[in-house]
Amino acid sequence: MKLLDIGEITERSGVKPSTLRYYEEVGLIQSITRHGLRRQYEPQILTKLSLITLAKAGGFSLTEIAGMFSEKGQLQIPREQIRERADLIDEQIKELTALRDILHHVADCPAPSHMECPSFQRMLKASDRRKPAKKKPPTK
Amino acid sequence: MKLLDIGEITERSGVKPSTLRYYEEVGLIQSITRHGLRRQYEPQILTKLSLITLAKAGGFSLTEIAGMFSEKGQLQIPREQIRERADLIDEQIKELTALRDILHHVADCPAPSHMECPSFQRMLKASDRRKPAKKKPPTK
DNA sequence: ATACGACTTCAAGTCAACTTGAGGTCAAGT
DNA sequence: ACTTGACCTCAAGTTGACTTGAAGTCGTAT
Repeated sequence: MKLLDIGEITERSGVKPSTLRYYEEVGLIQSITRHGLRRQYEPQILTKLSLITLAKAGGFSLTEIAGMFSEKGQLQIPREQIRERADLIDEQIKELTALRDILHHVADCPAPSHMECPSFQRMLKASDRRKPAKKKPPTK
Repeated sequence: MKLLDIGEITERSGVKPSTLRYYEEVGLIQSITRHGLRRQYEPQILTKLSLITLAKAGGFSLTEIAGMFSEKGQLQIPREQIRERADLIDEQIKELTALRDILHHVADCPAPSHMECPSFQRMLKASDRRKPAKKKPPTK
């Protein structure tokens, strides 16, 4: 199976050499051998990089992403964790959807002051329900 | 109209005092006055903080968020920009959806090696179409 | 044989977004 | 009058994810 050198990986994945080296340094990917000094990669690394890029776009940290791969480089997460992550992403999708809807509203609503527009307020409130606990009970 | 002091803002918004001070430092929010040393805020700041929190969750930088507010603290973005932002968010939602679907697949597909599973590959390819341009045309 | 260009290492730098710590101030309760 | 607790300032530190720069090494084309 033919190997690809770092330049080719960069070209085909859009990930810079410096970034690839950094990913290797932190143990996220490995180069399989060297040609002279040049790192050589197995073609599968491209799949892995797609996955990494995608997960980053989803707001996962490199550490979290690293945790999604087993030693052999396979995706290997206990099912339970996968569900958790999927739920997290759903959460995020909802937030983004709320934000988008708010923007649309702002674009279309001719009210001079959105801050006081009731439907604007309503949308914001709806997005607030995932907040840290408030301490004050309605005491008194 | 009664003012809220920083502790109350923290309690009701979930945003830490240090963060509020930081936001003020970078010009994202303002405290309206002081009670002794204590910052006092107008209640509307809570709406603004909701919006900030939401936008942050949407991956916007503080600088970008600051750009969404006019001097008076109102949301004020040219319609064209709003559409752009909304499209950006849609983009992100698509990415997240792809990621979630991949995770679901991984959770359900009993194949030993996802990396080679064709439907896994297909999903990844689908998420790749937003990549930087490749230089190599099929020359030769 | 040599020059070229694409890589290499390693340390240091950068950026955003906060957080922490030391030392200080203030108003309200006892 | 004094203590307390919640705030204050300001500088420095932290984290994550890279990037940059200087100095060096190779394989390949000429």
